[in-house]
Order: sequence, then structure tokens, then C-alpha cells
Amino acid sequence: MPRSFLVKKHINSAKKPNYSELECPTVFITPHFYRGLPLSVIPQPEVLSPAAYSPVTVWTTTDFSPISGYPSSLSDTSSKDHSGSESPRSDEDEQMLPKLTDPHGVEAEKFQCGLCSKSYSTYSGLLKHKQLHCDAQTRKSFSCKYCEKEYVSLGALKMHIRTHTLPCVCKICGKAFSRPWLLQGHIRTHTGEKPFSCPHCNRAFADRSNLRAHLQTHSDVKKYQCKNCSKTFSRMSLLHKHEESGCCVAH
DNA sequence: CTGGGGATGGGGCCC
DNA sequence: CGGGCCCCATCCCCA
Repeated sequence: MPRSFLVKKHINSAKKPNYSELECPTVFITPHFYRGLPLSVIPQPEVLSPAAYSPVTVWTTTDFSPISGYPSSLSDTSSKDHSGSESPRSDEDEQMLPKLTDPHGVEAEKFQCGLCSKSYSTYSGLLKHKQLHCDAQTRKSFSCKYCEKEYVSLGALKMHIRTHTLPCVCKICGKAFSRPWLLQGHIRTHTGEKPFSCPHCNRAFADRSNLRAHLQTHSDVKKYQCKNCSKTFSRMSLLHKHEESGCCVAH
């Protein structure tokens, strides 16, 4: 269950990539991540250079342009639920534009927002309103240049795009990571540092999540239980293995 | 086959 | 808005 509820849609909801295919030491030249992608979307090697520890802003979105334009990429707003609208037209801008070009419109408050029906006496007033309020709420489509994912915020998109650009490179082995703390965790595999200790057996771990998983082994009551035989497991993956191996075969 | 450790990915939250 | 950290999930490997 991906925790990607910020992601609007997954074109390919398949499982994660086979990590064994990612064991490529030549991350600088041919990032393994892109092997299945068209060349045209592969970032330039310089963004993956060892010096490129800092985030590289090679991301793009379908459009971050100011409100002055009404790019087609925002057309997804037209697919939003307009059931509450009395108008047969589905596009907010379509609703607004006739008012903007009304040759007879000289009366005050003639520029109306198609979404919230607020009216403004000037076009700039309406634009400001849309920019600050309505558009900010409806422009929830930030598309990744490298894949099909879309995000509700620019920050979420930038975060995601780092998984493509992999700007954090290990100086020891050259492996690239999307975020500094991922790299830090990886560096521990080189240094042998294990800052997370088990209070029960003093066993140490390099990763907090692995310590957490380990702590389950000390627990009498395991977290994950088979619905059929009530057997419990310390990890969901073990439960899945158990289910796939035949416990639930009769069902 | 099972259980557990190691390693890693990715989105959310907080500052 | 970005960085750091948290948490969850998953895969691989080995005993």
C-alpha cells in the first residue's frame, strides 16, 4: 500500500522496481534508474556528478506560469467536479472569458470568478483573486517530466523529481540517492556505524526502521496476524509470504 | 520454508 | 519553500 496519497494517479501501479536490477556501479554515467526510459528524458550526466550533492533543479512541470496565461495543461481543472454549477459549461475560464470580452460591460462588479462567483470591478482584481485563492485551490496538477505521476503541490513534485535526478552521490562507491539522509544511511554501510541499539539485546543497527523491525522479534505478540490461522508475524512481508505459501490456499 | 537482518525508496510532518 | 527526520514499505540475502 503506497503511502502516496498526494499522488493523484498512478499510471503504472505495479510493484516497485526490482532492486537487483539497480545494482549498477556506474551511476554517474548511466543511472540505472533510466535504463527503461527514453533517452530524451534522461537527465544530463552533469546533474549526477559527484559535485552535485545539492539538489539539482532540473525539474519541470507542465506549467508554473503566471496566471496571465491559461495553459492547456490546466485543463484538468475542467475535469473537476462542477456538479454544483448551474452552468452547462465545464471550464471555469470559459465561464469567465465572455464577461471579460463583454463590449457592453461598463457597470461595476462585472468581472466574476467562475468558481466562487465573486465579482470584481476590474479585470486585475479578478486576476488577483484567482491567483491568490481559487486557482491556488484548483491547480493541483503538477506533473513529473520523467514519469506519469502528478502531485497536488510543487513541493511534492520537486521531492519526487529528486528520485529521478538522484543528486546525492556517495563519494566512496558512486551510488546515487535522491535525498541526503538516504545517502547518510548508505554511508553507514561503508563506515559500519550503527547508532540505533536494541534495549533488549544491545544489538545495534544502522537504520532506525531496521531496529523497529528487530524489536518486533522481542515481542510475544507480533504485529501482523494471519486472518485464517491467527499466526502472527513480526513483519508484513513475512505475513505475505505465509499467506502465499499456502495457509490461505483453501480460500 | 521461515524468520530475521541489511539496505533502500518514498511520502508526510515539522521546523 | 526546503531540509532533516520520521515512518512505513519492500526487496534481497542468508542462516
